Amino acid sequence: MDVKGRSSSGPNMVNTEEEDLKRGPWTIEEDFKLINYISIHGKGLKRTGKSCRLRWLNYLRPDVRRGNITLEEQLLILQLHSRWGNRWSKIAQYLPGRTDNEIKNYWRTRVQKHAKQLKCDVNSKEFKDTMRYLWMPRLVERIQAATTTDTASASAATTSNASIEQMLLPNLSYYTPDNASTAASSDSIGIQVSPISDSTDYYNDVSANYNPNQDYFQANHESLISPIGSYCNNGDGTDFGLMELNHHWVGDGDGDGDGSHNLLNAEDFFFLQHQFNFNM
DNA sequence: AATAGTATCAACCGCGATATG
DNA sequence: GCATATCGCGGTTGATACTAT
Repeated sequence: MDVKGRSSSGPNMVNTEEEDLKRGPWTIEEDFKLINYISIHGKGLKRTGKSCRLRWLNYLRPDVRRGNITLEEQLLILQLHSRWGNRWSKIAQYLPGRTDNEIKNYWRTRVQKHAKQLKCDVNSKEFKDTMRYLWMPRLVERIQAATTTDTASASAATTSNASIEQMLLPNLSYYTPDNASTAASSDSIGIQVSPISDSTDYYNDVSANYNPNQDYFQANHESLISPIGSYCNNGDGTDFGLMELNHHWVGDGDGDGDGSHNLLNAEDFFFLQHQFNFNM
């Protein structure tokens, strides 16, 4: 819900995701209810309404999803952030059960961490290119691989590069908070698995100096890796491809081997390392 | 086993937008 | 039109867990 654009469903009513909230003056009946509640339960928690609300929204709500951010969710976050920037609540609308806080934390602790390790600013063109042309396609490959493995016996032949979009779009249509009639609106999204830049990209809008040359990445096969080798060199003779092999680049640290915490798993790492060396 | 360093995430804070009297 | 209350957002902080030495 966008509070700035609150819609009313009746007099003094505010439409929220879960319910209609009443606003305006308190009635005598409501006063009695409150008095009765306090007399039974006491003043209770000594928490502000704001704190209670936050606790409910971020933790107690029955539909809050917990656990690792999945590959599909990671891809969505990267996609949506590239379009909308730090509009966490808007991004969260497309990840059911995930809170804006959780997505924000994911971005800060995982994505920004990687940018830092690459000696890149998370808002730099270099890092965005790395995400767009490298990590996101790799995430798609991993999602595809996982899906292919899961469904190998049933539908191995149905999964191809061309079907990735189809694989994800049904999910997105579910994720989309707006109904189908708004699918073509400016707020609706279609997952973009192509490494080709989105012309409506948020960053293109806000970065006056960013004049993307999309043909560069299309025409130059090696350019898929070029952003890494050319941009994210930390300048001291080592490059990201050679760094942190025994640290958090490989494995997700939770011991389950799913790599769910990291943008790059071991496979990605050696892929990048190979490509980087190839381009040296 | 103890300590230091790092990662994670829930909670807090301040702000702007909006509703209401 | 103004003052006040409320809401929700995004940035930041602090407690805790985890890992390395």
